[in-house]
Amino acid sequence: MKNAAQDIPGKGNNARRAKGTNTAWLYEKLRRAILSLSVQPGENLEEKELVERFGISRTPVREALIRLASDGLVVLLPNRGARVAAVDLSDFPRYVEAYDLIQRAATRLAAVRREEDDLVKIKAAQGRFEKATVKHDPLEMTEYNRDYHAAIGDASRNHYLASQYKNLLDQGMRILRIPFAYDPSSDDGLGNHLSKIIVEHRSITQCIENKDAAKAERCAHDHTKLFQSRCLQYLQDIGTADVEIAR
Amino acid sequence: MKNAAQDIPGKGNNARRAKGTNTAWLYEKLRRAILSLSVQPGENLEEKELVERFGISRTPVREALIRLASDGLVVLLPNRGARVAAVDLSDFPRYVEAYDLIQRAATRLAAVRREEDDLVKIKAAQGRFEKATVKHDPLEMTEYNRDYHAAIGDASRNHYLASQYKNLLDQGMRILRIPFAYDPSSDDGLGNHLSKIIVEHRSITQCIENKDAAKAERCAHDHTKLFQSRCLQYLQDIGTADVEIAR
DNA sequence: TATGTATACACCGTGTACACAAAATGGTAA
DNA sequence: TTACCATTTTGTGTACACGGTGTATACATA
Repeated sequence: MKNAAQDIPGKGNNARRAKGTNTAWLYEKLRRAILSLSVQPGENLEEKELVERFGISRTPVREALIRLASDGLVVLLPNRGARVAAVDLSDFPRYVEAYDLIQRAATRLAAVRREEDDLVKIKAAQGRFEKATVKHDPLEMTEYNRDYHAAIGDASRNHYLASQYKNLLDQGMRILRIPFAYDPSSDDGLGNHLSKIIVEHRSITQCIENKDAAKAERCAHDHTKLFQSRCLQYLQDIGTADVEIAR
Repeated sequence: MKNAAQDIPGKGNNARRAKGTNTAWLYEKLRRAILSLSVQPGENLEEKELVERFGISRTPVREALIRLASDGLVVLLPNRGARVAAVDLSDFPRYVEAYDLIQRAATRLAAVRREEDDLVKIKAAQGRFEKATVKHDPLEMTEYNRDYHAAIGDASRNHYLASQYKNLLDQGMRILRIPFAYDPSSDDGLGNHLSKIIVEHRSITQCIENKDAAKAERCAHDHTKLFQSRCLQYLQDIGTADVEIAR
């Protein structure tokens, strides 16, 4: 309970950064640490420890924590500091419900409104994801999968939708590592699963390129179902359907 | 350009508040001021002025501004302070697009999952809204309309959806005042419009009470269209379709 | 001489660090 | 268990430094 942020990489660049960049810098650093699960859900984040670890003062630390709290990645307890938001698998069904809704809408609209440069970005992220699957790196897979769908969100050219989509993608990154890291010994191994994801990504990209809105939405929905079933399979296999990850 | 926050009510209670409440207090105060348009979109918010007006130090002021920025109500410019987010009517169509999506989903799910206490809250907000229409108070109407729909969001029992819905409702409050305050001399006066809203609210509530999901979604969609057409009518009448409200 | 443009400087507001105050925590003793 | 105190940690106030902006002055040009 006291070893907060033990695994967050140190400041890396010890040099003092330009004025006005400290808060944003720490925000990014902590955000990545949380989303990559290198700090555990529920872990305590003490201001003093963050100050010492990153060599900046308490003001930017507090401000970064407030921004993370607005994203739902951190919970602030009055007079009792901050902790990394817990991953509550009991509302996983509700998460999927919301995610499916937004993903279908965003993907459909991307097919309607995408421009050439949207397509370039989508394909670039798709390529990075596929490379990560070859390396079997769960962290990169999760990250580039997120980037791929975020690029589709941008292509919808509706920033209200896109920002909600990105928010859900972020919230989900910590769950997404399950299907990306879990290798069941059962019939349907990890490699098989990753192939399915790649095939579906290619289909979705193709629909967007062809401006086939209806099919894009169907593919997006199928993609959600694949994610959902994979997670449920994992939960079934480990036999504890209603625990939280890490406390 | 220098009279930032001229219209925000003073600190009201001059007594020093308990430790840990200042940021939240100022956040609420500024949020209401922004949503009620008593500070204009685009207006500059200087830390020094807020400090003097509200009698608290810069730290909680800065922290409140960061929270408001996360809600999209304030824009932070690096090294150049904060200003109230502009209301850009040029992406009104995109706003309605996202709003319709979420409202339909939330209202449908509320019809599926509502419990007795949800219904009580929904009806209470509905009643307050109707009372506000009698008084013809645009501020209260906007506020209670928001509360009514937020209660439906809670009844959907999906907190991802509910928080996104509330966020959109907030963003929209500054636009919503148009249909609530604008009284066209044309065929369809304000009173008539308000009656329509009340009728639609009652329909929606009835659908939720009856657990008629399909009809609830249809009514929610109709409700969005009413809002949309009213705003477009206003923009048409004033004859300037692509300006921002107050710079 | 009048006007337009570039540069230096002072002012002002924000970003950061730090000090103090209040609240919570943990431990000890009654 | 309860009350109390010491320690720790957060919330707030404030000083200082850096960066941006506006203004004044010098220079170039017509």
